Amino acid sequence: MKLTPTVQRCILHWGEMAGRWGVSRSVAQIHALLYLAPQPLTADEIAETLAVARSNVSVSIKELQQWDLVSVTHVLGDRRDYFQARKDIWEVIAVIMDGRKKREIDPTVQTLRECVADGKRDHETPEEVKERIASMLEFIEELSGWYEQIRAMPRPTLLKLMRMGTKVAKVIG
Amino acid sequence: MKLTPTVQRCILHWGEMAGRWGVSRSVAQIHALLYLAPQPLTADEIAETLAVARSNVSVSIKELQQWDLVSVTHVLGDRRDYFQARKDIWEVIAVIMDGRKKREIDPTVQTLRECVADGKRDHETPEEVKERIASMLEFIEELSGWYEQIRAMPRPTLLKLMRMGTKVAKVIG
DNA sequence: TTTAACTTTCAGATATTCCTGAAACAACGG
DNA sequence: CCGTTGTTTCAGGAATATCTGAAAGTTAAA
Repeated sequence: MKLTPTVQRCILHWGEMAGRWGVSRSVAQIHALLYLAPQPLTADEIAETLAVARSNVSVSIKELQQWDLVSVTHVLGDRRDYFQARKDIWEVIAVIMDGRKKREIDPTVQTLRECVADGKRDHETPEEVKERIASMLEFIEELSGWYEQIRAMPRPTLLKLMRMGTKVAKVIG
Repeated sequence: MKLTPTVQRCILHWGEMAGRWGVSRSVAQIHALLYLAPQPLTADEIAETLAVARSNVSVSIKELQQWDLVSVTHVLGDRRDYFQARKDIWEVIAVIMDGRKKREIDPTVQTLRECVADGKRDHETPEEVKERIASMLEFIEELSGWYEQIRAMPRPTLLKLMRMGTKVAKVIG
């Protein structure tokens, strides 16, 4: 499949940002391609278009499916898998953010809880330090809880909240 | 400096999460150490405590200073630099989030704007695809703008907002 | 059961990132 | 102005992460 320069640029940029977003370049490029593609693509088309190994496509797509960002469809009389990406950008971002929270925040909360628990039995560590760990845990938990509540809000409500911006301050004042 | 097991565990965990957070292991460990340490430490103490090369400490501390997470103090009659970390966890997290937004979001917004601009001149790319790029840009800009407004809110207001959780829905209904 | 089309696995090659240690550099006291 | 103490730079080595391609696995039609 031939890419237009504009699309190519998007895909390349996605690939460059991949590292910072915690996924490999291939995964990001494939996701960008499927997200932009007007119709579902086969693994072979993807490999050819992006010039990456066929096996790389398999592995990457598997990861994208685990993220629940890509799904499979089929064409009558064709055994090949046709892959398509979630098109609703709101959902895409939400899925990515959930994933990052799960991988980056939750394990830390877990560890900090254990550290705080350890602290009860530990008489070497200065109180001041234990308190610092505890307050860090508390704050992260609070942020984390807020995120979950925001996520649980219906989309129109959240949109309204976002559009209000700092004006909410007046309302909740 | 000898670390208590609880503190050691925190520091090791920080180091493990480092990769996912976009910094090197050393930077994360040094930050954790300075954050928890009751008093400022010299570069030599840090190197010895964490068993990393002295030069590594220099480079890492420089990075932490650029992030504005670590500062220098001095002791009368001692030429050495004593390093200390920001202790206010709220600020620490805010600084980190700002940095990540700057490195992970802003360049993408920039590129997407250019892609959308390119699209005007580009008659190869299907309209559907151009629209998808545009709506992605729009949504990311909206999220990004919201983040900035939230950041601009005074801390007590933000705290109140967080504690309200989904209850804001009723107020802004 | 065989064949052909498709997909996945995985060991090794490649690329990237990170860390070390030696050497250069800077600043101060004597 | 020299020696001491402290800091930084950077080339090369070590550790990770990523990608490839050949081989094995799967499935469905004949």
